[in-house]
Amino acid sequence: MSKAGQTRGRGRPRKFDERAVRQTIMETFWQKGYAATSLDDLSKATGLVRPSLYAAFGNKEEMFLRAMDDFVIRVQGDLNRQVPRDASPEDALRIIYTAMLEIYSRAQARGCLVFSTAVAEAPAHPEIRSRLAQRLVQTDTQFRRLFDHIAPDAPEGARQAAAEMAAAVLHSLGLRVRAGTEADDVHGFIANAARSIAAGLTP
Amino acid sequence: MSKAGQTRGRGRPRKFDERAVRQTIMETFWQKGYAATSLDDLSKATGLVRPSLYAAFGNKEEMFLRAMDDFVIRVQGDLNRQVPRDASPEDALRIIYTAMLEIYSRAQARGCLVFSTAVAEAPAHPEIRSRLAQRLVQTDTQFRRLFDHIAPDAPEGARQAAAEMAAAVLHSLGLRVRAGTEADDVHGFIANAARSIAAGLTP
DNA sequence: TTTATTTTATACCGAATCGCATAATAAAAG
DNA sequence: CTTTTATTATGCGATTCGGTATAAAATAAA
Repeated sequence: MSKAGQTRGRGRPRKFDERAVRQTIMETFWQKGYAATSLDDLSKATGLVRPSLYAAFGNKEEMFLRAMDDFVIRVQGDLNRQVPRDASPEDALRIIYTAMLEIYSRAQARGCLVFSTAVAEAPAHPEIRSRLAQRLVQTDTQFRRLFDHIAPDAPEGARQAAAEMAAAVLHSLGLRVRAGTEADDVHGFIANAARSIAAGLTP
Repeated sequence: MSKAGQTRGRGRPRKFDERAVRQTIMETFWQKGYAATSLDDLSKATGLVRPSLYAAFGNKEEMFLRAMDDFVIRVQGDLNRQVPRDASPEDALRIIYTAMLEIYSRAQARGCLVFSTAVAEAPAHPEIRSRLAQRLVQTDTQFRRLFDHIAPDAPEGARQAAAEMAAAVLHSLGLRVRAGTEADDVHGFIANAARSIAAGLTP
């Protein structure tokens, strides 16, 4: 606890940047999914030898759970940077979906790590399933708060329904991107969805 | 080609019912996903020894592609049996979603084999990715045809947008079920979605 | 019966799997 | 320097992976 922050520790110093390695682990899982990613894949991708990975991040499942967290943090960061506080519902949704499309489409169109790879492991891995479920309610809640803020005159039921629909569109967006849907079709989907959901808030 | 149909073939007769084995293969993949399912898992589940599986259904990827087809066929069968030709948009959607929820929730809440397990393999397996993409456009198209039929007075853009939204809700439904979302919450989601989408068709 | 054909069963292949035990290495603390 | 602590490197170990070669078994056709 001395000096606070960059505690250099006592033993041999690490040769790697933990943040960069976590990023690489996340990207690898994002691309191949949990089950199809081997520790050797992670070792090759990060340059760390397997025991180092294990010592620093625990076993495969713990690495994946961390990757889910890192993915969410990165998405939230990108979103907070782009979404204005005072847009119309339709504009806000279009901005959010466009930002998410940009993330989902990066490097090989991997879609969403949480909604499109973690979901496959849900039945066999309770921890992953629980994190996924938690993320689903968070997404609903975040859209609900957004609509509470920018469409406060809409009835409560309409705001809740719109929030769930907005989340559903996000789930579908990740799926469509990972399936390789044409960019034009995806943009059309986004535009239609933003308009439809916004219409339900301001009739 | 003699007698048509039950050609008994020439060599040693099979000990297994091909349809039942395909069903079991599909259920196993549905539960564990593609990558996490081993040929030994399939062998144990079906009672067939590995070389028999290989001779009858090809390699692992071919088995999974067949499972995707079998899953879709089963879903379409269940839906065609339940969806009336002359319901209102809201009723039709509620019936469809309720039927899909029943399928998705069967045996351990596995959600959708296509949208929730195949999607994870999309980047690494072009054939799976292509089948997934094909399934996505089919779903959009089927909802579009439904709305063309039961809401012919809605503008074309509204019917198309509603179809894409209806598909998105289906994607989200599978996700939520596989994540273990409470039954009451899922029912609320279905009711809200059916009402919202229908509202966009009859303003 | 003999031959042809198909399915089953056994056993094996090399490669890959996750995880860890052990030892060498590098720095700080005493 | 010596001791402590932490990280890296090597390598194994038991298992599992997808796939197949080979032989035994079971039936139809000739």
